[in-house]
Amino acid sequence: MPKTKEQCEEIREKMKNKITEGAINYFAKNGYAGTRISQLSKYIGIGQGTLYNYFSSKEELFTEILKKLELQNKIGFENLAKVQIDAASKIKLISKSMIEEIENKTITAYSFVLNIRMIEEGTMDNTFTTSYKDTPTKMLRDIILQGQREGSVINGDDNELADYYWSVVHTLALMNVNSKENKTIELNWLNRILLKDR
Amino acid sequence: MPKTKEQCEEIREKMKNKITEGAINYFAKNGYAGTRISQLSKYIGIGQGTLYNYFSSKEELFTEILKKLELQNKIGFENLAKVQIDAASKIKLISKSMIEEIENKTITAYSFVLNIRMIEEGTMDNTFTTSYKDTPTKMLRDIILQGQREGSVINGDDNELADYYWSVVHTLALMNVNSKENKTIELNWLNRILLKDR
Amino acid sequence: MPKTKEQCEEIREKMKNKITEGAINYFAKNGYAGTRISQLSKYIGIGQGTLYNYFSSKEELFTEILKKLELQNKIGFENLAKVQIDAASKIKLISKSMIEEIENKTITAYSFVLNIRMIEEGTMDNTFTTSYKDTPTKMLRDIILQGQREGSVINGDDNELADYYWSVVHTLALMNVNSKENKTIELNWLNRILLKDR
Amino acid sequence: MPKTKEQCEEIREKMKNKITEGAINYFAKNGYAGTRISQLSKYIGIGQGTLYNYFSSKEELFTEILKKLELQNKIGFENLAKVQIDAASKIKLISKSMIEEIENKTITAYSFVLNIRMIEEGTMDNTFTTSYKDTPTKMLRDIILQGQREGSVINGDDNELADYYWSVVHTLALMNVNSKENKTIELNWLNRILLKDR
DNA sequence: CATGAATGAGTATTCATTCAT
DNA sequence: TATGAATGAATACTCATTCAT
Repeated sequence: MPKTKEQCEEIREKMKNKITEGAINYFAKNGYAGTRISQLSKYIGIGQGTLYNYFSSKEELFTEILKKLELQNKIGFENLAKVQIDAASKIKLISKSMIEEIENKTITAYSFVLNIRMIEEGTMDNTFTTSYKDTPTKMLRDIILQGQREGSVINGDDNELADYYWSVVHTLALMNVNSKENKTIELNWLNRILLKDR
Repeated sequence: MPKTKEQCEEIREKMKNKITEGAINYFAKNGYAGTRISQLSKYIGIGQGTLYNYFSSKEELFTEILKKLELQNKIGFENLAKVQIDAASKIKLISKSMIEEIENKTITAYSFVLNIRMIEEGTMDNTFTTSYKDTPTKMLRDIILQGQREGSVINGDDNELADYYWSVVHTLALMNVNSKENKTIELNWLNRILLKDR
Repeated sequence: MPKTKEQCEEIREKMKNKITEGAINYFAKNGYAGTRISQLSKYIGIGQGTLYNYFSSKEELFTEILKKLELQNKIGFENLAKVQIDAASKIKLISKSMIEEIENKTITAYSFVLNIRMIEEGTMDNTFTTSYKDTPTKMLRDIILQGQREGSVINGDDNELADYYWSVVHTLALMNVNSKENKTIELNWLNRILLKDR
Repeated sequence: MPKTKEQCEEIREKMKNKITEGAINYFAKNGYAGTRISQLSKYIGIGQGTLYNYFSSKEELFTEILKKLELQNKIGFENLAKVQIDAASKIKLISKSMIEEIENKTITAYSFVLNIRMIEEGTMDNTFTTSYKDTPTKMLRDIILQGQREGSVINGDDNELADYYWSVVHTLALMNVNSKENKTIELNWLNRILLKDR
């Protein structure tokens, strides 16, 4: 009895997710150049060939991952942007959320690390890198401007400040995700990147 | 006219430096796994074989580079440690110096980037990584403790704060060294990582 | 309503034929080494697994095809051998029939192409190749000898002449079967391979 | 002491020829799909990597070979075209030359076989196939027309006759090059493809 | 010493075959 | 029985290292 089309679709979808999630972790840990397909597939728990049933090459897999992460980020941040509170609270909310992601080594944390890697691996066309950073940066810029009006955020170009903040978050992710110890990051430190004391 | 031993030594030394400097840049840009010996030697402007007259393997070259950078760092910071001024001034001095290095994309800036890469590429035995970070971190810890006594530095574990500060410096290096635009980093932002407002 | 044994047999037989016929075309077009099971099964319009319900391996499928074609050829030619007419007429009959097969791209035409491929792909044990060529060659040899006695066929070793004739037929098949344009082959040209002018 | 540029060029030229010649034989024997790079390089007597220092892929190697053969053919035939003799003599000259090539299994003979393979392997863009056949076919067409005026060549479309003649030559090459026995091909048989008896 | 061509162990990718549904 | 997803052995290709010149 042949499998129905729906069953096949479902199986494929499931496997694709399994691969993507495993690959995000693995790439984040080892980088693009440092990732061996043989190791990656063992890590995911599938045969090497299986991987190629879903992605035509190592590079395509990597690219798809970045696309997926970008999408996730977009969705996560759009919700936050709508809330109607003062900038300082928003920043505290974001920082808290970021630290949680990092400490729990969620997929978002891995995505930060991957993002750093993208900056480094200049070879790959970084269309995704930039677009990837777009949503969070834009959103944060607006909050920074709001905060500067409200007097809670330090002076400086909103764009550069936003970049700076995200850089720090990304690095924190990098430092934690790849180390075995679980460093605690003090929420206050991260807040102070943007917020004035008191 | 056979060359004297000294001349030979000098020539060797010169070539070795040429290789090392080129390799620092290249490794910083491409990481260890992402660096191909063929590309690297072309980048330096020598034959592949030549490289192996000076270093017995890719890994040895990398290791030597890290040693060299560590040494440089040690020397730079030891001098600073002896100065007899208040912690806030020391921190401002360090921050200023770091930003200069980064903006001028000096070898030190590259060393920061390389250091991040070391953290990522967990494969390599990180004896050097840790020892490399040692001197600056230790020195900064002392300054932080001094600053906390003096009331100029924010509260928190000295070790973690030092780590945090260096993380940010490293990130700034990463963001600048590998990008074509020359972002200006505001000195004040970096100081605020450790120093209280006012 | 369970199917009767006969019905089952019939269904199996039908599917087996479907596979064999498709495979003859596909192998003729792409050769043994150039044929991918995945492509072949898509071409036939079945699942990959289905193929393995009928043939235990790619090689077995290929072998079965050769057997089948040999059989067909044998039958076709045995009838011709019995007819009681002069050699020239027989040759003209054969040539006409061959050209028809080729121009209509029948299964026999494909079998010619497959046969050429067999000669090329020296890897496979050629028990079948030789036995496959046997019947037509033997039959033609007899006709050639008859024709040489009758004065209608050119001089030369009967074996080699027969080989030569079949070679030409095979090539004509190759040239036509795999090209989109439909070249007309002049009957006279083929006859002249063996027959003297007038 | 570095090698001079000329030495390098020479070495590379030599090796490229070695590879190309070996590959022509091997591809002719085994076809494109049937050729394993590992086997081919062993057959040539070089490392696998060496091959990739000269050709970027299996396909490029194959393509380059076809180009090379086309060139050779062009040169060989252009000379013949200029001779001022009757068509029958020209055809006899060509046939004699072809049979010699085939019996001695020269590179030209292999090129015929490769050409057949090209026709078969329809996947590959056959720009070369057609251009490859061009020169000989054109030249022969002129001779055929001349011969038909002179009354020595059989009737029929010059283009199709030329194609037919080359088909037979190609087949003869195929039959001989890949078999161990050295079949003798009677010159007369080949001449009769085009020439009337007497 | 400097070079870059040659090498083969290692890595990415393909494909005949298996197997759960 | 039919299916196509999963597999890993086989294959194409890469790259650190060697070595003749």
